[in-house]
Amino acid sequence: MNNITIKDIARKFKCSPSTVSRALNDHSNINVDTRETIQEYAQKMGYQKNSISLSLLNKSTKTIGVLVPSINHSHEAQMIQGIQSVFDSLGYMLIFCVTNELHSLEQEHIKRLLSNRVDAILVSISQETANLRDFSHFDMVNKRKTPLVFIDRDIVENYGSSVVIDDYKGAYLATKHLIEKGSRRIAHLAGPEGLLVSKLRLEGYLDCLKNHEISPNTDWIKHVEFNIESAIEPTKSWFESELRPDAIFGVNDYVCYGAVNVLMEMNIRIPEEVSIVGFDNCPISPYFFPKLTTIDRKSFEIGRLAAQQSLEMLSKDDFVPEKSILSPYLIIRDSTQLS
Amino acid sequence: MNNITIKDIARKFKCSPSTVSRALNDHSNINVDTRETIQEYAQKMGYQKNSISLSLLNKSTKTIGVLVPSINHSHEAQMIQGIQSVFDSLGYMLIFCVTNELHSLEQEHIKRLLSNRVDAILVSISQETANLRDFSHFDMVNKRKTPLVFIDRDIVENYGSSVVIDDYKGAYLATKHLIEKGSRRIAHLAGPEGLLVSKLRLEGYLDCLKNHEISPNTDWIKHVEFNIESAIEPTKSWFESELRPDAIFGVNDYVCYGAVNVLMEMNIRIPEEVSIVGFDNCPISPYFFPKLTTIDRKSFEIGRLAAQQSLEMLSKDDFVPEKSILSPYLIIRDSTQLS
DNA sequence: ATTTTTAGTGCAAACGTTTGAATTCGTTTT
DNA sequence: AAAACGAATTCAAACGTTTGCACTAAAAAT
Repeated sequence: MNNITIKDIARKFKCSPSTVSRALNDHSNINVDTRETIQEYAQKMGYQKNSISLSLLNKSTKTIGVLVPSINHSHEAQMIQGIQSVFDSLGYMLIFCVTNELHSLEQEHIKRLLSNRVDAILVSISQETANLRDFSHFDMVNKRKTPLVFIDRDIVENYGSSVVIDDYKGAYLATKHLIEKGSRRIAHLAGPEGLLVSKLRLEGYLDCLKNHEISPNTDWIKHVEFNIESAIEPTKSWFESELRPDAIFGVNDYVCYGAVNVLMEMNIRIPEEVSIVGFDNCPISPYFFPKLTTIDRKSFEIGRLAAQQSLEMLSKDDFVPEKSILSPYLIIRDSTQLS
Repeated sequence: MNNITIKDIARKFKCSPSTVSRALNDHSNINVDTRETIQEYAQKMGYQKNSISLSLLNKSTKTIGVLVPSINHSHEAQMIQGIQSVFDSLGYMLIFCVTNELHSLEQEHIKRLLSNRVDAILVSISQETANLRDFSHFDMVNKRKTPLVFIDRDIVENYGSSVVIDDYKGAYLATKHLIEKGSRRIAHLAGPEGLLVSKLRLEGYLDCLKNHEISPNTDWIKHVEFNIESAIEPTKSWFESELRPDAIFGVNDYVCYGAVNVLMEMNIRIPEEVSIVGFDNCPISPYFFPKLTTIDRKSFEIGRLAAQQSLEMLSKDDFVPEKSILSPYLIIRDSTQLS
């Protein structure tokens, strides 16, 4: 790297680095000629200020750490866009880490982010972390007083602020819609065990059944991963048995895609024989066949709010963690209603 | 931020910072007791080395800049995973920027990345940059001798290495497959004008037609964006006119999803009346209805190779830019063949 | 008893930049 | 002519860490 520095420029003009610094930053007490000569030369030589040295000096790196379990889901992509929308214009850069749902990687990345002195950390915790309930790495973040915002997947303990969707309500809405459409044998492709998200959506589903005096069938609740493939087996087993469900509520749109594939293969009509509701409102869902009824999760909005929350924490040196819970809404499409 | 530093520890034990540094880094000439006491204390106080100061000292930040036009497409997500797979284990962090296909944002982000002294930059250029053909921001990168790798979207000029899929070949394969399946009136939902990707896929399509003595119909070539929505209108107009195409080759899977929606609405059967081939092999395509025949783009592999290429450039102080072109392959599914 | 070795530690410079305080020098005021 | 001012610049310290070299003191070799 042959980087030209302020010192180089100072040497060239036989002046002190401070003069150069002031010239480049349009400071007040600087001779106009000096300023212009230096700025011109800096421009010509492609001088770029070294933000690293500034970070050291100012104790602020203008970088934000973002930690997510994966980036395969459009919901995550949208969340990241929401985050970017806030930070981009303020000159912050995003350092981006994927944990692959692993606790060890999450720990390691938190460590690195702290070591790199990011100004704040936004994190969607990994499945493993949720299961193990080991949050020691967040202790370190707190010790550093680095603003910490949990996005999308909340944790019960109080390690920082959080911005999440109201999963319980979303699940309730979805289930209620199915009941209103006449379904009584409603199966649930539930999320991975351990995650609060899964638990809340399951509870919303169960409570809604109960409130409508439908007794849940434990056979019709299967925990799966957040992907298409893992929905295949459970769905098959449901529809190969005697008593078939007449509706499926999926923990996200992806598992519904998987379920739909099984049903299509078995020539089971949607929504005539089986209604389906997902969760997330993926960009593809309105173009899937059948167009998927789903719960909109406001992914972009979650990212945006989380970013703003972290900025607020950053501006106050004595912040109180805050929980934001967004209300989801139902989008009705062909998988529950003939158009 | 109340960060404990090496100096703080030194003060505590009435020794010099150098001793602390050596203790923490398991240096050779250090008293065992001293080392252990210091390490213990550092651990207890949650000491985290300040990577910023190290970056300044070593002129290496252990960060990599990644610049992409968007993150909505699964192909981009997979590419990023490929990049991560290489850098994660080496302790590099990814600084992540999205340009929204805008030239100005691309410039701005490149500037910031340079200012932050990233060790290398991987970039998928924005549409606007491709159209304007203004690559001055990459001049700055070259001036700094920062390794630069173009991923996924190549540019003709020689500003750095590149890792791309053989778009021409992919398009040729797709078109050939359609012809072999009996189609003669093959329409093409082409990519945005200006992008090399679009141009190459269009050429592959045209050349394949020519080689099979099919004269192309310019009405059946429409430039669209890389999303579902923009495919709707063109497809509609094709199938509302007298002479309908009997096949569609889409510039990516998304536009095919859009085309499929139009055809379904018009009750046109796939593949009996119209065959469809996409490009990208999105994770959803095997579960779409109809399961989409497509060209696999090796997104993960592209990211992985690009990362490795940048590392290689990093290790040599006098690297020669290198172009890698990966061969895509056809995946046949229901949208061109009855199962 | 003297010299040499060695283990352990400290010193100081370096990385690039900013900034309050000090300094220079020319000009204006008394 | 002396004092005061003001514009332009320089000085020096600071941010946190590493590292070659110098230094001390004790142990080992002569």
